[in-house]
Formats: sequence, structure tokens, C-alpha cells
Amino acid sequence: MKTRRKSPVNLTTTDQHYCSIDLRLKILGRLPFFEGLPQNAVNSINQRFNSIGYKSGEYVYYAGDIAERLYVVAEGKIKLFQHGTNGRNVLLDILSEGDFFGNLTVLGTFSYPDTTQALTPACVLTIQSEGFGKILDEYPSLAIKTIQVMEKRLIAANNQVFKISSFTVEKRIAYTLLELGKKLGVQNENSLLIDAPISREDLAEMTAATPETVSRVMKQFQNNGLIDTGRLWVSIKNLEELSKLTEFE
Amino acid sequence: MKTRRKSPVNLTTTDQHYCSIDLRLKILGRLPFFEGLPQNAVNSINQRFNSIGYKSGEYVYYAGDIAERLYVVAEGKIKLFQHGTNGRNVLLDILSEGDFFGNLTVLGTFSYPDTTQALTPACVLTIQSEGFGKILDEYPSLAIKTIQVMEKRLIAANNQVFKISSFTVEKRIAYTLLELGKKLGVQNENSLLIDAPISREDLAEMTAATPETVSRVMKQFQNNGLIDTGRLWVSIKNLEELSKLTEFE
DNA sequence: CGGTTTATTGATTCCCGTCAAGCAAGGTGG
DNA sequence: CCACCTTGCTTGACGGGAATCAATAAACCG
Repeated sequence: MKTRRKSPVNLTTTDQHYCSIDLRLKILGRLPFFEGLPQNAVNSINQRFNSIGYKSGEYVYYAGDIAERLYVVAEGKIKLFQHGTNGRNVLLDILSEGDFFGNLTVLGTFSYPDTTQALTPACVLTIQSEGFGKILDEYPSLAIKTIQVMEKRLIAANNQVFKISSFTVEKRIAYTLLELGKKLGVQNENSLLIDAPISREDLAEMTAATPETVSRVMKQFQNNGLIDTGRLWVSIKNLEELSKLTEFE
Repeated sequence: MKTRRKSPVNLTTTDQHYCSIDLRLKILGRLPFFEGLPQNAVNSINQRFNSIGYKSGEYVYYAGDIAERLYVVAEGKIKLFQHGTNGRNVLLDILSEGDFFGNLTVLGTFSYPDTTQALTPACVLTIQSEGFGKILDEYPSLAIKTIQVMEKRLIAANNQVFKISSFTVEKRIAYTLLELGKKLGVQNENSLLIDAPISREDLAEMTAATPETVSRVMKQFQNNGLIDTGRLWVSIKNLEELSKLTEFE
């Protein structure tokens, strides 16, 4: 069963990876977050955002920095995590196009509770929290949209707590792979490729496990034909069977 | 070291525990959630809420019920949890006066992801999600307040993930007791009483542990003079030392 | 004062983390 | 294109922290 091969994950986006001005205007308008707004509103909002490009591995901000900006992912993937005690971190989320992070509103000075890092080359739009507050005042429908997105994220975070609290490692890993498939999956021939360079360590940090254990469990999944995997990539071959693993006791 | 005695937690609120109409009007206006709104707005909003009283142990809604209402705690404590596989649940939060739960906005029909149950006799105000949507339209400042509250909750949920993922049981329990102290604490003579009937099982469900382990760890805390505890109550005697336990590796 | 719920305590088991060594993949420079 | 190096993955042996199972004791309630 030789399945190891070159990573099928697309890593080579255009090298010029600070987002060009005209590109970002188009992107902003298409973001699900701003959909439904009239075009002139989008233009107006767009003018108040700046864009920044990040190379893979670069940090957007660190936990503890003063939280005064809101960010929106325009392109690429951003890791959101908290630093663990010894050097083992906890990976809370992987954000992609249209997701926001950072500090939404002005509620006194406080610090970011987490660190954000580009997992792939990425383009990020950003605005001062204060400025975003003004936008919310101007476009109340955006505030409601924001609430809806946060509602979903809170539910997801609670599910995460649930998962880690009551699943075995095997179930946690299966569940996490399925989540990643839903969020970052790209359908290839006969398998669902997770379109981001996810390492064993990343998975360990998402599942409250160790890289070694993740490796062992994934090997087993691979032997059972549930997934296909290699260095920095995973692909789900049998989604149904993998789902079954997360179901019953 | 005989510390076992009658529970100091106040359980006997007025027995008539469906909230009276005039009481709830006063309560609504004082809720931190609605503060800052002009009085006539509060009156108008108040008219659109109903109030329901719950006896200790009663359920407000179950996970899977169709999510069409928003709730606000007016009095008492509400447990928010998810059902585990075998009968061991995961306790996500304990809500008290001013906290909201349920479904905020209308985003298609979907089900509550969690179950809510009165931990003490409680009075809860409720409104259809649709009606709350209208209120948000009318009072945009409320939408921003809502965003801020959700932002805090999301951060708390992420911290919860972090805690469970990277702390030992001892640290998790210490951390959870401190959280409860902050949220539900009442300063008594020389200790901070957690003002809710919290069982070993509740704590286990909050810390991804078993009641037996919680019992053992708390016994140790008690022997070290950090806490004082009995059946369905806990009091923090030495906050500083307890905090130290959660700090470094 | 019995009956019920909650908490304690002990003995045993096992999942998974830790430590350590070796291997495969990819990138780089000559 | 190959030697080399870095980074990520695999695999095994071992130990420990906490779950499980089980029985007793305390607290509370009618």
C-alpha cells in the first residue's frame, strides 16, 4: 500500500503576496461577510480597510499585543492558537477567506487572547476596531450579520469543548479531520483533499493529543482505507466510514 | 479538620417562583444587557418579553428542539450543557442574572445545540428570535452590545478549550473553581462562597474529569487550606494560593 | 428515622504521553 | 543530478495519571 507521494496541496499561489489594491477591492465585495450591502457601501467600507500580505509562517499578531484592530482574511489560511506552557500550543481554528479575527469592537483596552499566524501565503484586510465600530453604526444590517457569524463560532467552540471533553483520541481525530474536510475540503477524483498544509503536530494541537499519537491513529485510518496521507497533507477517502467513527460509543 | 456542615448556599428564594409581572419589569431595566437604553425603549422591549418561572431541575429546552426563542436570565442560575454518550454530560456554562441564551437571530430553522436546565429556582424572560431581530433593527446600539457580549463569550469558550487541552486535572479544577468564584462568588467573612449548588459531578462535567477524581483533588485542596467544601457547596479560602496552582508548569 | 442522593476511598486497569531512535520527503547548492 | 541538511513522520518500549469498578459513609428530606 504505497500511498506516499508529492503533496497534492496547492502551495504555490502567486509569489507576489502582498495583495494588490485593485484585487482587494474585488475581494471585499465578494466576501460573504459583506454580501447584501449596496455597492456604494462596499466601496465606502473598502476605502477604510488596509491590506497586508503575509508569507507562510509570518505572524499577524501575538497573544498579549494590544487589541486594536479587526482583520478579515481575503486569501489564504490563518492559524489561530494559544501558546501552551512547554511549547505545545492549542490550535483553536484555521480561518480562510471571509473569516474575521482580532478585535471587533472597542471595549476598553485589552490584549488579544490568542496568536495568529499565516499557515499559507495570505492576504488580510484590516481596520482599526474603532473604525469598524463606526461602520457598524452606519450599517446595522452588518451588525446583525456579525452576530450571526459569532453565534456560529460560539457553537463551534462549544462543540470543540464537548469533543475534547468526551471523545477518545481516535474519535477526536476523526471528528477534526471531518471538520477540516468541511471547511477546507476540495473534491478530487475520488477523495476529499484538505487544502492546507496540515502537519501531525497541527492535528495534535487541535485534538489535545501528541504528534506521535496522531501519527499512530492516522496510520490506522490509512490502513483501513479511510484516509490517504503524507507529509503535510491529508485526504479523506471514505467519508462515510470516517463519520461512523465519531458517532456512537 | 471537621468542616462538613450545612450548606451555606442560599437555596430558599421565595417559593412563588414564577416571576411576577411587575417584578420582571424592574428586572429587565436593570439588566446589564439593556443598560444605557432610554426608559421608554426598555418599556417597549419589556412588553414584548414573556416571563417563565422554573423550579430547580426543570428544563428550559433540550438539545435538538427547534431553536426559535431567545432567553434572558432574570433571576437564578441556568446550566447549559451538552449530552454525552453514556450519560456523562459536558457542562459548558452556568448562566446567571443578565446572561442570555438560546437563539439570538433568525438564521434559518435549526436546533438548539445544547440543553438548558435550572440549577436553582429561576426566572427567565423570553422572546421569539424573530421579535428580537426586530428589536435589534430598532436599537442598533443593542446589536453592538450583543456583539461585545458574544465576543467575551467566544474568548471564554476558547479559553475553555485551551484549559482542557493543556492543563492537568488538578489545574483544570483549580481554574474552574476560580472562574466560578469570579462569576458566582459571594464574599463571606473570610472566604469566597460559590453561590450555587455545585456538585462533584457538575465540576467533573466542567473539567472533563470524573466525580471520583474531582473528589480526590478537592479533598487535597481542602487539606491544604485552599478551599472549604461540603455536599453541594464550595468556598474558596485562599484565593491567592489557588491561583498559583493554575499558573506555571 | 428510613430512604435517597451525594461524596469518599481503595484497588485495579488502560489509554495515551514520554522518550528515543530511525526513516522519508523536500529543498538547496555545488 | 546527486550529496547534504532540515523538517516532518514513524515506530517501539515504558511509565504514569486518571478512569473504572465497587463498596461505604455522610448529608439531606419527608
